[in-house]
Amino acid sequence: MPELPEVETIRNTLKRFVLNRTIEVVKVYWGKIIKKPDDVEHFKQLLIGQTIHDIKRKGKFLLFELGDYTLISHLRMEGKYSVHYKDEPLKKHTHVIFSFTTEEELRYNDVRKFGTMHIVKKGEELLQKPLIQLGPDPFEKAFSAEYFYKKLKATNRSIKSVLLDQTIVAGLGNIYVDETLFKARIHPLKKANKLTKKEVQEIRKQAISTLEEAVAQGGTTIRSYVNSQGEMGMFQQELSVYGQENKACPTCDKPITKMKVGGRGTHVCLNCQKL
DNA sequence: CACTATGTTGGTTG
DNA sequence: TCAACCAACATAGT
Repeated sequence: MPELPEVETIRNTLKRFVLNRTIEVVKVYWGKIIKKPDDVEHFKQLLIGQTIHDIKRKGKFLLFELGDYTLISHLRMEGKYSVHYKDEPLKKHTHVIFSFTTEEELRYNDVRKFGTMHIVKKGEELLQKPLIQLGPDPFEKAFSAEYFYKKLKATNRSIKSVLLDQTIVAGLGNIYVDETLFKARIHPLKKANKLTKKEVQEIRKQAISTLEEAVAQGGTTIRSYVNSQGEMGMFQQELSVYGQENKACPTCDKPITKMKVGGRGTHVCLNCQKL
């Protein structure tokens, strides 16, 4: 489900309901979501008594900053957070509950159970899994034109697979890669090290502006994504190619083609994006 | 009913 | 080094 704009929207909508809440009870109904510590009881015990001081984001990861630890959460395809009164009935796929000292609790819901949670000591987030190999967030200074060009020069993989690689830049997924490459007029199978400096700069610029616009629209709802208040995103109205197979290209009116790149469904205007 | 696809990523294989 | 494939899991569409 969520890429950077959706995770950022979840962060923003969630913050006002969980900041300064203290965890009193933790329930885990699907233990495989908990990756660290490996013992689920230990996971619960570390969280009890901890207060949520802030929620940050890096790429597609949410970072719940607690007093002594950071809870690092990845939503993968279908993960969702929402806050409920404790007496509200659980939804079908609620797998983890963080119950506060107030009347409310934070619930993690995940139809496909792919999501992950790690607890790490505060200050050691970047030194270990799951963030250690993560590249810069596109909104960070570290994602500079020079950095990006250097990384692309160093590989002859297709540009689409490189943009999906979270160790290069963290936050783009299938929707925003297709949209970015369309706006930059680059074919997804183009080899990264064959791109000119100008083309690389254009890809970087379009990636950042597409993500910014999607954040402003509250993310993209194609199938099931909603923010932590159950609201849909609006960016799906702005999509040029993703999910637009056989529809007219907004630039040239030729039909959008769907193909397979790196095993992922890939949407492209073959007239505007030449190989 | 069978088969495919899905906003992710980690591991294996060749 | 990299592409291809599979795995995790549930659901919707053809």
